[in-house]
Amino acid sequence: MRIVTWNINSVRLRIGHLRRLAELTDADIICLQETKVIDALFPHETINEMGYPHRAVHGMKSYNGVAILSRLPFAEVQTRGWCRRRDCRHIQVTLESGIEVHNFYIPAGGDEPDPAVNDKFAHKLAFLRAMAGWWRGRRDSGAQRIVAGDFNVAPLETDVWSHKQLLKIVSHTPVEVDLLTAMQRAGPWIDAVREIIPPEEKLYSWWSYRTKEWPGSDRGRRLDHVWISEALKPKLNGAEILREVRGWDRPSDHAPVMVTLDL
DNA sequence: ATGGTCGGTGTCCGA
Repeated sequence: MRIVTWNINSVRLRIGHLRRLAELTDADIICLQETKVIDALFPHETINEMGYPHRAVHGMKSYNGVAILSRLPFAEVQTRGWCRRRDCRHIQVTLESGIEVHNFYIPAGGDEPDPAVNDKFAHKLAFLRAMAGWWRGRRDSGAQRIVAGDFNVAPLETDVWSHKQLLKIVSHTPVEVDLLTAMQRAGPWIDAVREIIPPEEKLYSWWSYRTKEWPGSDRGRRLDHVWISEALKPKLNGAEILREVRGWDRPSDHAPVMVTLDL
């Protein structure tokens, strides 16, 4: 089973890229973030024709929005609000095999890494704490689970182009990294991509639109993740970040992340 | 220290 996560930054604008990604990866499941469309206007028909008859969507006007596209049918679809808000940042499905797939768009957090003066950063920290509490309350060592999405945190020193220069930049500050790590332990979750690609290797999934010559300067960050439960670890067979997608015409600023499981 | 670029029932806001 191949699962792909991608912050598409408008599913309607980049529907052609999505088709190309589906053909390139032959993915069974695609988790999208920042779809930026209400459910009534989601391009269901086009995506159905791409070979994804099963779709769980949770969108809103202009901002956020998540979707899970699948070749495999769902036994259950759920979504929930976080931090007492109604924004569309989470959707989960249970496959008929019992595997749970969670798709998250964790708040970016704004520019100022101080929760006392920046509500967006405070929201991001609260969101990470809420997720940790939720996982802790749902611990089940036998459960087959995947959590994917745009987490907006680059946890390792090798997940950013310069650890030193990004220590005070939102996405790589110690407080966020510590909360993400605590949330990972709460699962507990295994970082599927770093099981395959050694943590010593630089690895990114996002490059700012503002950076000229992005592939040359390579000032990236690994913000997008696929984590798996302990029970799925023996099935893990591959992981990669599809950097080439960032180079397509009129791209998303994020590259897709793909994980392969032998199921 | 600054400004750079995207997308959206936009001319600001969030990223």
